[in-house]
Amino acid sequence: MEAALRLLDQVGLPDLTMRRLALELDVQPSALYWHYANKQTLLAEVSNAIVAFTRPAGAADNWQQKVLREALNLRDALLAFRDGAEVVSSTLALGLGASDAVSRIEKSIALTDSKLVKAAAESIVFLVLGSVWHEQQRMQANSLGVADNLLDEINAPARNLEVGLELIIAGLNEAKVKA
Amino acid sequence: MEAALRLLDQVGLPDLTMRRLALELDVQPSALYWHYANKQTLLAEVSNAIVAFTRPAGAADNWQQKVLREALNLRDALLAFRDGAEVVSSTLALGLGASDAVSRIEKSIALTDSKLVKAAAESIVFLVLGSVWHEQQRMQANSLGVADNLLDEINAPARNLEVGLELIIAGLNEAKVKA
DNA sequence: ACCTGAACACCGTTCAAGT
DNA sequence: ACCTGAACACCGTTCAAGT
Repeated sequence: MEAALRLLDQVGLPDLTMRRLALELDVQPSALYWHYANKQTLLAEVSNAIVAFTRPAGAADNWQQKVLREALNLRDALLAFRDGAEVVSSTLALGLGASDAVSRIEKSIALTDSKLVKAAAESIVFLVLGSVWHEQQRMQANSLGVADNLLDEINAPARNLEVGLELIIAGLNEAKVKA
Repeated sequence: MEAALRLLDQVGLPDLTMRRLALELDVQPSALYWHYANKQTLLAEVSNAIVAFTRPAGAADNWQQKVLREALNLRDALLAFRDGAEVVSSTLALGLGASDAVSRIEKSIALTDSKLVKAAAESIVFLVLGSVWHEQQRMQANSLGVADNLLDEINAPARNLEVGLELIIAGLNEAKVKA
């Protein structure tokens, strides 16, 4: 798994193949199947490792600020590995892992309506994943010599994400007022 | 492209291969490369077709309601094709299409701050894509005989999505009050 | 303009057999 | 317990050549 995470960061998801990983480990491809049932299972563990890389959000003035920080720390963890967001998105969609990402956000929302909290946490994670996935693809495209667009748009994904997060948090805040 | 969309709905994304598509069209695989530069380009057009399937949201009492309806209509379009959300997610991430989804939502948000509107629309699309992707994988897993869980959880994705959307809309509403 | 034939350089996975 | 060897059943893509 550690070798897989390293290889992912070096060559990207499309080139992270079982055969190439075996080569890296000086082993036959078939040997990997003693340790993992299949590639998806391996990727699920890689995904969990990426999410676990999320740095803890220290103390905050209020839970609204803590939720925002927790989400941005998840963003940083995804950005720390090439194609991190795509790997975690797939794993989460398949229901094979990455659920720690949701539960961390969930815990930081200090409201009592547990269904609301769960839905909000899931929404926040989808938002972060979508934003970073988009951003990582764009980074790669630009590094491959595709003429980068207006300088104005370089930090756009980060700002857009923060706006989206703040909208959700503002919505939660109003729900709190109502209750 | 029409054949590809049909095949996607029949066999799912993992089995939508160029070779299988060629078989369906009674043609050699290489023939497809006269019409499309590569598989991604073809998938981008499939993705656009799925998004174009979104039914128009008629008149509404207010823009808040219209935004909600537009998002749920996008949801329905994605659900209308097997693995629809995954296909559109990838295409959008790669920046190869599906941008109509964002601009439709954008137009339905009747606020003047264009940066805010854009960020909100993008957030809503990420939310819908993440939710439906998750839901479609779960549908497939269940249909493959994986013991389906508590009946309570069957409609959970749909409700969670609506909650998330309402939080964003509530946030937008407050932004409007401030302005 | 559109397609075939043939090839290139790969994939994930299984499974008997080895140590 | 862990790995090799060999195979199975595939992939996406290119490109000369055909009509």
